[in-house]
Amino acid sequence: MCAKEQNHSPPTDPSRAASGLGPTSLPLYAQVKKHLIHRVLSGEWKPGERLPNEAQIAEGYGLSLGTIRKAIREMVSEGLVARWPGRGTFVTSHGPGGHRPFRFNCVHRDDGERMAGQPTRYLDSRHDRAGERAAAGLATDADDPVAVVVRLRELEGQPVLVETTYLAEAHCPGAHKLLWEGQPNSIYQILEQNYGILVTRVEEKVRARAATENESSLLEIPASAPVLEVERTAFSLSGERVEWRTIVCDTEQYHYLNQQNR
Amino acid sequence: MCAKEQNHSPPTDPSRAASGLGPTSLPLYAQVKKHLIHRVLSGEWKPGERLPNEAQIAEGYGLSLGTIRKAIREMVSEGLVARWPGRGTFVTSHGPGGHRPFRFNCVHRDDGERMAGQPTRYLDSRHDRAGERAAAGLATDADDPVAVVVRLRELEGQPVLVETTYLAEAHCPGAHKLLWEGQPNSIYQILEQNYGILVTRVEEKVRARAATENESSLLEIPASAPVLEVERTAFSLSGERVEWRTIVCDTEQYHYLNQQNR
DNA sequence: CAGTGGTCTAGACCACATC
DNA sequence: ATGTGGTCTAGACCACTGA
Repeated sequence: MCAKEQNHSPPTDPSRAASGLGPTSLPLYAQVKKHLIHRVLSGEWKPGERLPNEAQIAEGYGLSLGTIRKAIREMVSEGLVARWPGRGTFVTSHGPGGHRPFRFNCVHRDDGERMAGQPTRYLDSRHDRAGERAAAGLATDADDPVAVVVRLRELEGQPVLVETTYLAEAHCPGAHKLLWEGQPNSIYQILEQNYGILVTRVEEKVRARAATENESSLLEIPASAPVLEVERTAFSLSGERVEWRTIVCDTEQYHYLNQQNR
Repeated sequence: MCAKEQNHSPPTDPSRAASGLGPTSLPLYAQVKKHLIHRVLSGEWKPGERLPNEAQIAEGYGLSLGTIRKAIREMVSEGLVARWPGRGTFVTSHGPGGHRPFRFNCVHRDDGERMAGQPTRYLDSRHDRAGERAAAGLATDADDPVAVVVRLRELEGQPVLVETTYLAEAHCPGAHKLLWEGQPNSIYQILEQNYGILVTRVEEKVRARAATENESSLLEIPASAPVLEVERTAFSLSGERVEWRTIVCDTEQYHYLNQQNR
């Protein structure tokens, strides 16, 4: 007789431990993972906060430790939580105290220095319609309202990146004003703290093209010089397209770094 | 009394199961992984071949199943082996029957089609000195001998990529001749089959620059048009820099795709 | 010191692939 | 039918963290 009244039971296939059913259903650890993600999304544990320890979670679900460990291990590998032996398991945050801030920034200076956390100059932050490209990236309509934010990122006084970010108003109402007022270094931190949106995955398409007039003046490079353009679509934990941004970069002294081992 | 005579014991900390020692040493699963990698490198199981099943490996090391599973799981996540339930565990291969061939190719057509396995036209394959850039990528000397291979990759009759590959003679003697004669689609397959080198990790630096005269004529684009240049360093399983290549691409209809969730 | 996650064991049953 | 990896359990001990 264990205390099992206020359990958080997995969403599907609730009975199983004793009965031999559940042939077509997900493995238990996957159900637990799904449910834990749901609990993170619901705000039960906010970014930066600690989850209960494994034993407590295991008891809560009436499952074995190993099963819970496997669920959490997958969440770790997906960057959703981070764990430290002796301390606990924490919801990932893009915020100041967060684990691996700016982890999606691939632009590096040729000496290896990464573009992360450097000062950011806000050039514009307005309300607008999405337009064709952003609409395609966000999988919405070209006439849908978005916040458009244009920023210049600098390293040691030199302009390096022009970032133009589109945030769907549907997900982040009023973001253009919030961003203009706060001028934060990390947009994802704002999405976390003000809208409860966790960015956990991005998809980037990289191309080469000639710089526009505006870009060449901002980046202090010759007119029509070749620049790298990164189109990033950011996905929230629940899989929605939350942000589309273009990153334009002169690659005379910088490059886009990608390391693969899978 | 178990049969433990002809065991493959882990390289360090050989006694442990019964004695309580081994405080500063690697976890057992890490030792097993290291040793299994050593056995793959030694050619005990060649690319495409099947490893013994978990129980046999576990018995061989005198360890528990779970420990071996964890070791192999890490090897899977590093792309070194692949496993299928009911079939077994196989050493990864870039060859024709291999698991995820061309998995390092990030260039996609804008409609999503990936550059993988398409016909390749060999333009040159010669013996030469490395030169400064390749030497930096291979971490050797500019005067060291290399095989230089220049290839044009096409999709549906249209030229898409110019690939220039540098292979250190020290690792792959005579490669330029071998490649010219075989003109294979995948260089990594040749490295596997002829030199026993497994490419398991690559590092790519992406830049934008103007096309050279030669490139613009090969790719049938205007002179000095902006092109994407990918510099790839390929690492062998043992961590050596085996190949350095540049991939030059017109990104009018193609892009370099990178998906991240960590 | 108590609490955390990390490692490891020795079993059990299952779905799946192959013959 | 046999063999494979995948899941799951119920314990044990360890190293590390923080108060």
